[in-house]
Amino acid sequence: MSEPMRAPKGTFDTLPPDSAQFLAVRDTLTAPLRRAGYGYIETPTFEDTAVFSRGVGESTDVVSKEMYTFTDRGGRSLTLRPELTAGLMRSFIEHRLYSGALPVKLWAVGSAFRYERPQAGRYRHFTQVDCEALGVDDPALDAEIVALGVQGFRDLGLRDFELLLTSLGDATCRPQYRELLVDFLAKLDLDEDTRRRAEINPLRVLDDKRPEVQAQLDDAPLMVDHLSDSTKAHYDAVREHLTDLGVSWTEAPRLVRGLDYYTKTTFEFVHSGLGSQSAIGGGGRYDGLSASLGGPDLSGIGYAVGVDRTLLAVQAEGLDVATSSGVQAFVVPLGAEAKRLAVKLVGQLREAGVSADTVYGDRGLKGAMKAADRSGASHAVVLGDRDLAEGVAQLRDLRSHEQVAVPLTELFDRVRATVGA
RNA sequence: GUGGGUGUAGCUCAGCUGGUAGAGCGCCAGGUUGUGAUCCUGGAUGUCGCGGGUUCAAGUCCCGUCACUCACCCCA
Repeated sequence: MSEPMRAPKGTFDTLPPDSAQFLAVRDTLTAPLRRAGYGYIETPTFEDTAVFSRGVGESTDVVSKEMYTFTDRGGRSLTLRPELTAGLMRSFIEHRLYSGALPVKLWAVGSAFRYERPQAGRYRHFTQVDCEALGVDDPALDAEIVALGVQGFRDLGLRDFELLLTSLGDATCRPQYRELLVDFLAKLDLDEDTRRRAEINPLRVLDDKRPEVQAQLDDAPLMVDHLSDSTKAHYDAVREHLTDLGVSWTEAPRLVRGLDYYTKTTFEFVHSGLGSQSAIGGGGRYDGLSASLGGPDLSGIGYAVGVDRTLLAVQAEGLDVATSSGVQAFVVPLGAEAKRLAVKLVGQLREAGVSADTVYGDRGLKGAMKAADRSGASHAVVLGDRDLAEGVAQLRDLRSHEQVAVPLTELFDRVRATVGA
């Protein structure tokens, strides 16, 4: 045997029984969106590289060093999506969805890829639930989006998460603030990397976790103190609506997101049980994204939630979110004739909507009963030669250990009635 | 990209100062040629991550390498 193949670095397989939890988390996170009238959209896993370099922003770490970019056989530069929003916006523009009623409300779920050094909660392949409301700049919509995100976490039963909220301003006030911040940072004692970051995206420096950097930032100017009248009014309105919606939050004036397109309302969901990668979701408003992708000058707001990280949060809180797995009935045949009948019975049960299974391969009665036990079935149907000779089968309750003989002619109906109820 | 930790059975791990590879769980089979959560008995699976070095002898010591993992960075 040669070297066994392994999943690529930074990726992982989700196997039963954990995969049932993954599905439950994914579906619970999307349920509020479906209930709120958002429409499902599916876009390609890869896009022209420009969708991300122009959308997410050339200066971001995501674009400058974390993308899976390749040239296809036709010489096109393509990139595996590092997030979902830019692709949805491209689709929104391409199909002129903006020419209809606004806002256009969309949700999506799927894989995203970033070439990063793996660590707890950070993988090169991950799954995001994405929710976007495009084409209308209304604080009530910001609040709706945030509340939908919160709802998904609440529905899962999560408690140890927090909503961090701030406003990043817009084109009318951020440039002036940026000047202030650049001047402030210039006076600090910073290493070369940080200094470079201060030039490319000064706001990012505020988010640095290193104590020696944070210690110098106490007096740093904050965006929320320099909002224009209109963006301040916008932010105030968002907070009013959130209060009305019963959503609580923590003001996070130094919150910065790694994607260039965010403006005004910006937020992040963090969970305390995850270690270093604590963000389970994040998002905000983006004024310039549509225009930067060649669309009309329209605003949008949305968020992305990490399904894998949320699953880790669910596990960290010890929540049991998976719906019951396994089958309802398990058929145990003894002998060739019984085997044939078992396969037929399982097929009939499944067709009738009863989940059922049987054993495959040569196994003794003991092994088959063990398999029945593990299948999660409440009842086993034992088909033996002796029974068949008498025209009956044994219907066994695996919980109470009670067993009754059932005529073969009534078997299907009896099994269906017994486990179906 | 930078730094720390760890690599022994399917899983969790033990293996003292070098001396012919272990336990528990799980899996399979038998005890019971017709009955699953218990019990008893037996069995299978390891190039001790990989390569090199030191030594009479290396899972154990040294070097390299790869993988995994955690943190910085970044973010879902």
